[in-house]
Amino acid sequence: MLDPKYLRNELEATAEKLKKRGFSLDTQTVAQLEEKRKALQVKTEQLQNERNARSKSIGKAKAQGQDIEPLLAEVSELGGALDSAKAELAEVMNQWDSLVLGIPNLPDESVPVGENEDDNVEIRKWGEIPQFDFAVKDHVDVAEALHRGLDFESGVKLSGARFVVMRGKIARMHRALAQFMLDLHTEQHGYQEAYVPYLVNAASLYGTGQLPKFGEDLFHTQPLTADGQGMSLIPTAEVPLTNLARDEIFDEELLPVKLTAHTPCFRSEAGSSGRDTRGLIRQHQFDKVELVQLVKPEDSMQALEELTAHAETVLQKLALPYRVMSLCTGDMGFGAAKTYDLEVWLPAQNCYREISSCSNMQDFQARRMQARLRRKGVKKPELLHTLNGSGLAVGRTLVAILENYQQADGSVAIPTVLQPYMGGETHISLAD
RNA sequence: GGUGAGGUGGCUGAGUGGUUUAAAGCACCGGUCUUGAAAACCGGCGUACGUUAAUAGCGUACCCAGGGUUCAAAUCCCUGCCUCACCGCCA
Repeated sequence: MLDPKYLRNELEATAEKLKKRGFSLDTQTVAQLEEKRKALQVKTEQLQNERNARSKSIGKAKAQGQDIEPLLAEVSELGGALDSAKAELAEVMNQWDSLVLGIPNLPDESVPVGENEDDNVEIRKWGEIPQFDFAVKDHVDVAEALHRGLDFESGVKLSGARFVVMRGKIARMHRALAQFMLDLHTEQHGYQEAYVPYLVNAASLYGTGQLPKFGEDLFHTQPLTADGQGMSLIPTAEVPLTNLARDEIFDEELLPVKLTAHTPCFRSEAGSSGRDTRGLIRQHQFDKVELVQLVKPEDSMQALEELTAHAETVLQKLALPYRVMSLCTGDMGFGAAKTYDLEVWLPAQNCYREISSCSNMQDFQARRMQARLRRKGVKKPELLHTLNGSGLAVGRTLVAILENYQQADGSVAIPTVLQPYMGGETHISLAD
């Protein structure tokens, strides 16, 4: 959520910035709504004030044994006016809330302006693209040959399209990857490991911005009711991890808070039917190791660089070639002020594919969540900044290894750093 | 799932319809005193929103949440959530 004060006072400037990301703000509606809001709120609070004062005087009069009948009638009338003013105000506030909650974050100055993913800017590249002297297979075929390590048919049987069953060494490598990532981030990057719920309430989803706009991307356990009783499967651990800060005030010396968690993620993939139907790239359920940071506002841009580097380290240790893209204004997610995507090289697709997305949300989520910090000697708490990134998507990392580490004989080499997690073995071979 | 007891400020805890602002204590901050500290004493001490140049004043709201009754609700009524204890079931 944007700062309502900033929105009001800098309406045109806000609209200009939002235009960069392809969002057109109806400034006239905003201005009109705001004018109504102001008049109604002032009026309502005045009436309230008057009623409180008079009710109090009734109490006094009664205590002194005076006749209160005429006073009662007067205040009763006032109550009617107050009720209707309240109702009007509530209506306007509802409109305002649904408008403001639907406005995306403002892009940072450093974000390249563009319309879609074609306008994203490559920041750097790492690693050598492997050359193969045999016909490369994609990860589906590689795993199929290895004792049906990826069993999509069973996934369909058990659940439906976009579900998979992993078996044997492939399943173990999937597990090993998550362990490796968690160990790296906790032991070397200073993150605290967390185990979190996979089902969250509506308030959490509002906090990180999935609601009210993107409910259809989620799996819900029951219809979401207005009072927020229904629970939903998390689309990313960003939701539970970041919401740990909801309604909290952190002393400044406690920041930054750095959290990581390995969780499954559930996405309905509404609107992406037909895309990436083959293989592990786009599943309804996938595992991810998530990185979240809560930082002081002045530190968040530097923190984004660091968090991105933490995710990159995973790829580097696995020796997987990748590039870092700065997402353009038109391609960024709803709450992000700036986003770097990491894209890993997939030989079979002969291109780079997203494997991590690292974003600085600035105070966008913090404002929705009332996640704040208190500085030494300053009375008023201020909103902190939140960041999150994948470190990394486990399924897609598995894809990258199967494809980049495939051998002519059909086996797959195990990256050195993963070998301790796989009983010291060096290959997954056909003989296994 | 059953029965019972509860949810009040950072913490403890009083408060069953009005009588100045939710009593009091602890913690915390500032001051007096002191060589310094402690103690004692004095004062301060929530959050959000609005108004505003203002993190100054003033106003409104908030005693788990949402409704209701009333001129007036922490207090009465309804619904939900959560916590604790015991019982049942269970990985």
